[in-house]
Amino acid sequence: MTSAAAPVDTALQPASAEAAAGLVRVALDTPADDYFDYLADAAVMPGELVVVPFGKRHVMGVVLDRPDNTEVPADRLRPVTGHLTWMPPLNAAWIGLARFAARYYHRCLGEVMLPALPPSLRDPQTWERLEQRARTTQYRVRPAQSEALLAAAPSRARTVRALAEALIAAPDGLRLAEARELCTAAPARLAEWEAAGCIQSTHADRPLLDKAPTQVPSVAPTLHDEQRAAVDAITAAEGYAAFLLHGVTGSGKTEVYLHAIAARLDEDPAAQVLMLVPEINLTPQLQARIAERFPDQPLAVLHSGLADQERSLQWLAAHRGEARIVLGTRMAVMASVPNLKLIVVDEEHDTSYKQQEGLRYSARDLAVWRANQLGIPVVLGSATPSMESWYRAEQGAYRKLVLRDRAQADAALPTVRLIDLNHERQRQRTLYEGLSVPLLDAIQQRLDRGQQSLLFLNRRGYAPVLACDSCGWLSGCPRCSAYLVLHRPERRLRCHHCGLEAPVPHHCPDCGNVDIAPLGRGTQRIEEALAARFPQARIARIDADSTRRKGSAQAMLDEVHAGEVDILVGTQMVAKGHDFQRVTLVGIVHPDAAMFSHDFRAAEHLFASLMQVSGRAGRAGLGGEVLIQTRYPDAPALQALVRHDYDGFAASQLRERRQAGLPPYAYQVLVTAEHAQLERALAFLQAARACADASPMAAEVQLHDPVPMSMVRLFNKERAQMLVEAGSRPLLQRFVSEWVRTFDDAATRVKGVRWQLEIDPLRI
DNA sequence: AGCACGCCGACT
DNA sequence: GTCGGCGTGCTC
Repeated sequence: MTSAAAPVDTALQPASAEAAAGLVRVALDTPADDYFDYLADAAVMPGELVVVPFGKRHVMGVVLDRPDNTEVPADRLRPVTGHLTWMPPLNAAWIGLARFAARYYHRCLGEVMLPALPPSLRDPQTWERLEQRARTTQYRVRPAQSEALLAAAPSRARTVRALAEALIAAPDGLRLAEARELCTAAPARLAEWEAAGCIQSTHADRPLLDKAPTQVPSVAPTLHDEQRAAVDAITAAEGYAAFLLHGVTGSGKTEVYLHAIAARLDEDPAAQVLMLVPEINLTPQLQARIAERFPDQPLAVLHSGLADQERSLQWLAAHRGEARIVLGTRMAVMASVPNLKLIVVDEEHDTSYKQQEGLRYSARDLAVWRANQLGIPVVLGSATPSMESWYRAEQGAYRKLVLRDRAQADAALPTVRLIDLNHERQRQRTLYEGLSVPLLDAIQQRLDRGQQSLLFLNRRGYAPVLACDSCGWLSGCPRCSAYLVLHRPERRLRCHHCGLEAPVPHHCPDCGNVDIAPLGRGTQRIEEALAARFPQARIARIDADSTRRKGSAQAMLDEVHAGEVDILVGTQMVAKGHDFQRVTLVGIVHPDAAMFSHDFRAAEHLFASLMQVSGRAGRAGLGGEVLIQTRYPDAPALQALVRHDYDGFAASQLRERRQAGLPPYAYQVLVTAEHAQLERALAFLQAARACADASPMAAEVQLHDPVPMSMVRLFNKERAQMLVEAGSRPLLQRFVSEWVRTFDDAATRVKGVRWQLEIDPLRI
């Protein structure tokens, strides 16, 4: 959003107030209201982008409607000052999607719509630059108008004259960029001459997507029976249908997606499909695979890693219908895809589908709503579906498609074994830097065989905390209720929550003792330990620290694939999507932290992440083994993992959830409040709660007590939360809609508190 | 959310 | 005597 002076340029057609045939209703990015009414001429249509005066500023908005009348007094109506004319309007379905999201997440319409647009469209100052990339405009002299044109271009204005002469000399016309080179005032002059009838302009959309280099498609892998059945079911769907594709890693879910996509694209020459993936890192390889499979189908990619202009062009390609396949991260769920005929959500259980700031939407849930709205199929795929989706499938709301076998005939599921650390201790076998004898032996075995090992530890840095032996000091973050993590190679302490950095102290800041030591282990320390233990091994560490430089992640992965690495140590980053053919051992160093979490989804998330990383083992026919070190070998998630029993685990989780009245059997809204003082945040929530108690619906929802958040202090703010639950989603929605309106009262009584609503919170 | 207006403390 | 703190109120 810019606050520039009324931008009027060639890209903007000035809307004249006199021609004010009527009113437009415009959504703006403000929490003040859903829409604001303005005056505009008849050319301004619903779904178009406009610039309007708003208070002292000029802001961009989306036209929702052309109302016949308004409540706003005539003397307060102001005219639209700019209008983007060259882009097709956003269609009613897209506006409907935004309306739904706004209502469901309790935000104003413009707060949903405008952030969903790509950066260069959101800022009118970049409209012209974008137009130049997106279209060609040719200006040419109208027949028998050369004299009139020269008369309009006095010879004393040299550049203007040169422009006129160039127009006359170029029978095929002049592009805007060429015109600008001759005369900086070209846009204004050209508009003037066109209005006078001397010249005419023609516009054409420029293709936005590079044609993928035609590659020889690799042999079309034949589908096994279960894959075939899944593809057939999706292809046969008419109208809305939601599928839950449940298949272990390596069972060939991607092949199912690609075949279903191919079928959709074949049956309708204008059809578009949308495929969502959880993370940016996963797009390049999938992009390559799609480009190879569909060499003739334009593919647009949407994620936050793209530069502004590029992202806008990719978005436009989807919006214009040029892109037939749209691949992206969660933000892509809000893309305008007018001929959308199929949506795929890969790894639907992944928590990155939930936006954690701003509008806290779930891309997966919006994808399902969007499919329903458009009457098209949606495929949710996962090896470990979320309890929400699994439950819906059990209920029959989603249709379950199962892939039991691994696609590669010789790739069996890996053997999963638990290493009971209690038992190891009883046998008086001490750990070597957190690594047990059986795990070290297994690694040695792989080294002997020339195979690869992957060690998974979801904790980056060297050690999670630095401690003083004599006084008990711990390296706490001054701004957060968290410890500063030791990063030894960089010789820094870092807070993983607020980003604070500090040098490593030489002695205890409290008592001066020089014996301060790292406590616990992160990936850096494991890497170091392995290097000491296996000096001949080639070791690589892949985590957010080692891959900070652009492209370094891919470079390291390439080394692994090329067999130049013997032992790979990594965090969650290595768990997803990578098909490491030579990895035959996966070691899970320390899954136990998750066992103490108070989050009711902790077990579900642990199971999913261990299942995912386990799936990295034995993808080729070499056999695979997963070793999990634990002090809690009886934990249900670990036991289920040993048996490869997602179904049983899910059933037991759902039983517990039902008994406890938790999602998916209940619906939740979390209110969070922050203030420098915890009491203030809690007081706000108490006040909000008092408002709620007055509501006639209060009896049907359950309001929990306001409590400090589990990480109470973040970035010098104290945080508190209050959970609201109900057995029915519509009921909870209605209650919250009414309730939030009273929040302003509560907010004014407890001033300085910032609060937020989180619908369907993932972590509590 | 921005951005104004408006009324009380420490500085040229 | 002003610069500037952020409380309050409005944006079609």
